[in-house]
Amino acid sequence: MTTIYDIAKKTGFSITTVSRALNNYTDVSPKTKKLILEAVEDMHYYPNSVARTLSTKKSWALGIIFVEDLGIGMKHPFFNSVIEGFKKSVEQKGYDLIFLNRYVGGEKMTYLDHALHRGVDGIAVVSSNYDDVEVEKIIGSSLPNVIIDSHTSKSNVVYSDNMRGSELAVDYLYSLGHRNIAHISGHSKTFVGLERLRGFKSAVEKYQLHNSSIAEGGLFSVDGGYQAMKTLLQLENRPTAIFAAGDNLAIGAMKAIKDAGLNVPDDFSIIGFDDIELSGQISPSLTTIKQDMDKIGEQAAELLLQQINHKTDPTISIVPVELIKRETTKAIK
Amino acid sequence: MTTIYDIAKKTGFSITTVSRALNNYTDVSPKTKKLILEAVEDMHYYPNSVARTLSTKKSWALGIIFVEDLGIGMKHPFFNSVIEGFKKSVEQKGYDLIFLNRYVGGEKMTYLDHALHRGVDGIAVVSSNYDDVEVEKIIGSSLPNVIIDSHTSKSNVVYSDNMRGSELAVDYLYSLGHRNIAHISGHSKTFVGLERLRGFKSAVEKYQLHNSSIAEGGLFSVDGGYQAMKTLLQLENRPTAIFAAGDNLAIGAMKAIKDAGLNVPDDFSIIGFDDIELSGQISPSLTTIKQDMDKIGEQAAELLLQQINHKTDPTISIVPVELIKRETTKAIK
DNA sequence: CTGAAAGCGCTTACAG
DNA sequence: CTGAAAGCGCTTACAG
Repeated sequence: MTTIYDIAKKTGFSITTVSRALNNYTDVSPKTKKLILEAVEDMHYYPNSVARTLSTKKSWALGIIFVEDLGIGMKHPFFNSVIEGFKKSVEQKGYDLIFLNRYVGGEKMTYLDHALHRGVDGIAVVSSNYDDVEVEKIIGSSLPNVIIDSHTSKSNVVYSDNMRGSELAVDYLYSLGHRNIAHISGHSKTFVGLERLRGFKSAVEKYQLHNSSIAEGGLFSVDGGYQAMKTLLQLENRPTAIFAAGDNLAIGAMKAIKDAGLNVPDDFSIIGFDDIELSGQISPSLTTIKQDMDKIGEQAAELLLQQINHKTDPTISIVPVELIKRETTKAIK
Repeated sequence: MTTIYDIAKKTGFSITTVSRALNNYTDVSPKTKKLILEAVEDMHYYPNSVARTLSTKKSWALGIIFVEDLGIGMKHPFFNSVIEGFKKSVEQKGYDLIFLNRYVGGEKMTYLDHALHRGVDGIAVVSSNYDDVEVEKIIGSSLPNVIIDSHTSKSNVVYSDNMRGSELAVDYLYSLGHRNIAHISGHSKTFVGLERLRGFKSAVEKYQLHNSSIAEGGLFSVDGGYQAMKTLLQLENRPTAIFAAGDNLAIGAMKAIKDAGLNVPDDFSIIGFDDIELSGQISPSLTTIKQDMDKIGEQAAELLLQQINHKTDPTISIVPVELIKRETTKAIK
């Protein structure tokens, strides 16, 4: 590895001057700078970021944490898309992304301790879990952070307009003539599950739909939706439409309906929540509330970098959602 | 931030002794060690990994690189699952994962330069691209590395048994009575696309299926499969079965068949390659060649860590595939 | 069993 | 415009 000393030796300047030239200080003569930059090029030198970090206290690395105690897992397309958006945004500003976990060298530490140990400049937390001790610690720390898909007034948060999403779904079903609308809810320990449920209840209230029932769908899995739908199918007063808190739940419900020998959208209209890639590709394609994952990632990046650079106050960013009409919804006579 | 000096001051020992106690050196008296560890606990001290890295030349960080010039993108479920498996394996050994890109602080550098700059201990490259200058540089470097989904004899490589997968697919279709089998191939610039095509050709040769045709499916997208299938549908001598080089391609093909008013599996049997989550959930569910993504990730981790620790010779790890029989395949009379 | 000192590769006051 | 020196927070010969 070539170091700053090699460049100094080759050019005859001190490492101080080399460092200055490299960091675009103005008080280096153009001639000197040119010489140094040429040597840097020749010797294929890149400053060691570890040494730089040690002396500047700035790592140009951001930590990303998945709190997945509930076991939803990072394989869910939502998370990946959000991360992708986040990554793109921060890379542009020169930051690298580092996955933080709870184990370092075989020893268990908290996510926060790990972040501190690694010296990241900030943390993005993806936490579906409503109240988590680990996340509380991060929020309460002085390390800049942003929380995605959960809520707190003490830090930066980014999530979809879940309430509005539920409202859009019920509005649409109502406009199609449905009066008995059921909800397959997300896990009650998740922030988004609760919010979507709350939105559903408020919409149902608005239209005075006293028949509406709710089935617990659990952790946003296909199987959870399947089971919930089986419960709904046994109801005496069956719904004609189902709004599920996630696309996976909706897909599971569709399967249950099919297995019962019934049809979507003839017997049941269905709306999901997410708009994962799959939803447009299945048959019938799924009407759903689209979350703008890229935007969520970008927003998270923006809030986090803002805090890192200007120490702004905690900011809440609620990202708009959109109703995507497809084939699983149908007007009833 | 509390440092090793704080612990030294509090306990009255030198930083040398504190460091020794922390790193489990044997030549520290049990009593001293206990005192120091207590202080560490009390003061909530965690060693600064940046400083440690600077003095030991070991970062306990691994770089991960996506070469996605072709634009397949990291959102493809295959990559995410592989990364997940890789991540789990290396975390257990105390390594963190850091995403490497080509931009650092706004300036463009190669992936290798970035890795060197960051001081990672090794690199995992996910590269569908067959020959890539950047990847060549990494392979040719002295930094330990492993290449996933591409081939070279000069470094560690891990990929599925693509040839065997194609063979399994054709064998099965043949056993169902199909004699006119088409292949929707992956992009000819991708290693896996070429391998699966090669496997297909060899199987077709084995059974002397002179009718078999091939349609280019491009970059493993649903739309690519759709377009390829449209071509196949126009053939005078239509195939009765299609083996697609990816599940997305197969799903696209299914859509094209449906749009043409035809049916799977009645009019066409279809087999994909991947076994992405979606494949089991669509209707009809997709018969496919399952890749063991977790295993690929684990193998990559193992080879990389081996090279880091013992400087082993370049190793090729070919991960077995498996035929998953589902609803898109059917015997013909 | 313990400590003083040098060194890892940078940056940044301070001095000239 | 340039350089000598100190410092970032650790680890590791070397000495005792």
